[in-house]
Amino acid sequence: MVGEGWGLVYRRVLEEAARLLREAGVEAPRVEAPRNFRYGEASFSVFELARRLGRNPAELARDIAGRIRVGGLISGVEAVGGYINFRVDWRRYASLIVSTILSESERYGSADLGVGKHVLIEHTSVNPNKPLHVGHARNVCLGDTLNRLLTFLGYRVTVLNYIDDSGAQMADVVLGFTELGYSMEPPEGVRFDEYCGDTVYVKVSAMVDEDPGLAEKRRRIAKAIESGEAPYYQINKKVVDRVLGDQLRTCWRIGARYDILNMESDILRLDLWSEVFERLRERGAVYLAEEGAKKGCWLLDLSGHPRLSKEGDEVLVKSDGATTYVARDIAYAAWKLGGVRRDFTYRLWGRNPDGTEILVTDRDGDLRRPIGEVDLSINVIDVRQTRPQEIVRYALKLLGLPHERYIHYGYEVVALSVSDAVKLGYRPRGGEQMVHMSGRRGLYVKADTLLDMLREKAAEETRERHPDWSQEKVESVAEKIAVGALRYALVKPDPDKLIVLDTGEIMRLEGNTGPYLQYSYARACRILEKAETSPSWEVDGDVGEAEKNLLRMLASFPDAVEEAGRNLSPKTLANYAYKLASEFNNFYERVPVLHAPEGVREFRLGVVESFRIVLGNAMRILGIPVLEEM
RNA sequence: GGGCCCGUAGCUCAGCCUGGAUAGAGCAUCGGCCUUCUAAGCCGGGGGUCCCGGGUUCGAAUCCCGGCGGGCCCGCCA
Repeated sequence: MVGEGWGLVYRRVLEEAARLLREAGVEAPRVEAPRNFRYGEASFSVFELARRLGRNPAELARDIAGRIRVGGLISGVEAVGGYINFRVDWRRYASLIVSTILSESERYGSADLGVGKHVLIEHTSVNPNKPLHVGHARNVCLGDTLNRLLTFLGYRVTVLNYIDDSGAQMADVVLGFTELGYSMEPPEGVRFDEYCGDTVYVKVSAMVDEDPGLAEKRRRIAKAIESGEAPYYQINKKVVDRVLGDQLRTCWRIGARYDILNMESDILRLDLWSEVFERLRERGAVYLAEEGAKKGCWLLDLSGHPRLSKEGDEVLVKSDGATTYVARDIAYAAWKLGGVRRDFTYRLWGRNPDGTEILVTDRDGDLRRPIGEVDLSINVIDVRQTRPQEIVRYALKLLGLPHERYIHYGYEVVALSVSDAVKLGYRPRGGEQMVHMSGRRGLYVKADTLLDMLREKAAEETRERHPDWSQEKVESVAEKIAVGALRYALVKPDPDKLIVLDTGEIMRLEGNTGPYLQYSYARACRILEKAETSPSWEVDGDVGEAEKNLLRMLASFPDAVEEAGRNLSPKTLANYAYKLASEFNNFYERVPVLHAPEGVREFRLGVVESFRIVLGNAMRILGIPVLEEM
């Protein structure tokens, strides 16, 4: 559990109320925050107890409340219906909240939940033949937010990005470059990943679909790439390197960072599979089909699985001896959990914007980086991979590995609104509510395109508000607003819910959006900047309702972070941040700070500074850039 | 046919894990607030069979079962 002294001011109120109840004879009382704070700061429901005792709830509540002697932070107790409600001494409570936040500052809300634990997070994992679209951006934002969240909670996090540098989708573009006359140089001003994905991949895919001869050529090229045959292998390598470099520029723009790039070709070359396969055979988890449609294949026995068994056993080794995708994924997953003896060698690929190293697997590399014991391995992959991921997890169980640590973090895809799809050349059939993105068909909105649109919109607004700002300042602020808007929009919805992207709708910069958080932060900064005295936690006079509402939110931040961490739920934190900012804006409208009388002013500055700290901490976890003015 | 997910205000969603006191936001709409710290803001009005039907419970949007509607997945592809 969370340790002592980490800003658990709020929980102290609940604990004190619980102690008072125990002293009044209630065993193990469950004290909670009331839904509505007009009932006080802590509340105990007696219904269950009343039933056990066969007593009238309202009467029992009055009885217990009558036996309670208040003290400490608790200043009042009251029975209302079947509830016992506790009020706090607001002057002490408010002072405690502000002093805690001011002293813990950027660590406020953190906890030792993850100290000594190691987590792998794999995200992004986009085929290196195209630029990132908005669906990929959802993956990046979720993965990177989990990284930031778990890091804040004390976990050691290693971020992986799996690069499928072989396979048919690579063969498509290599075919374009080698046989169909596409130049390796994009037109002036076009990024290589965009050229590769928007032009070469889409056009070649269409041609291959029409021409069986080309399909055959592509198959040969795919084989050539895998076996290292010139010139296909070299050309492919070059394409992968350049596209990957461009893709990571987009990821960095969004605010993500990586530790290790795992190349599919290196996973194959290291042959993790043979080691895992042997172990599966020893354990009787696989068998060779002697007859039927899958004769000659090695199958994973799924008969022991309650759901997967209904769909038949899974092919791991094809009759021609080649492994399937699921087989390779099982081997890779086993590596993540430390279940294989072999390990990769790496070389330095480059550095993240924060200066940390990014390693890439390389059979000729001289770096070793054993992953060691991991407590959790999180794979951010869209929901269409649910079944294969379940199979991988089950295979880990059959291998005797701690499969419960292997988490498929599934999320729904981002689809296009019909009107956006039409703009991209889609012909509507009529009646559909949305259109799925497709790289092959060129039906997608690039992450960078959307960010550029958002930046343009934000720049327009910013110029209007600040005619005196330089072009550079406007651009820099607009870019941060764009990133904030995108990250918030992709992380706030429940991962189980499909996002229908509408470029008209997502351009909104007001209401429940990322820029709302940024704006609230900037407002607080302006007050603090103009203040001529220092913030204080000494309360002078009464604490008003608007202040109480804000202070409550500030006090509950550690709980919000803990809940988000426990449930791997970034959206919990996004919702918290919105409510917090909302309470601040309400406070801002009705509580004067700089114009408040001396003494009162200093405490209110303390509240504003606390807000700035807490919202800043929340925004950093969400990867939403903070702005001191906008 | 089987499996997974979703269904809450006109639209987009939060709340569901861990049942509790009048079901909350944003957008849209109508009305109000800039001579006081940034109006990308704030306040107020209207708007709800929480998909339907059972069950559990003192109490169900929340838990269980069964329907209905929508999305996805079920290849010797990756």
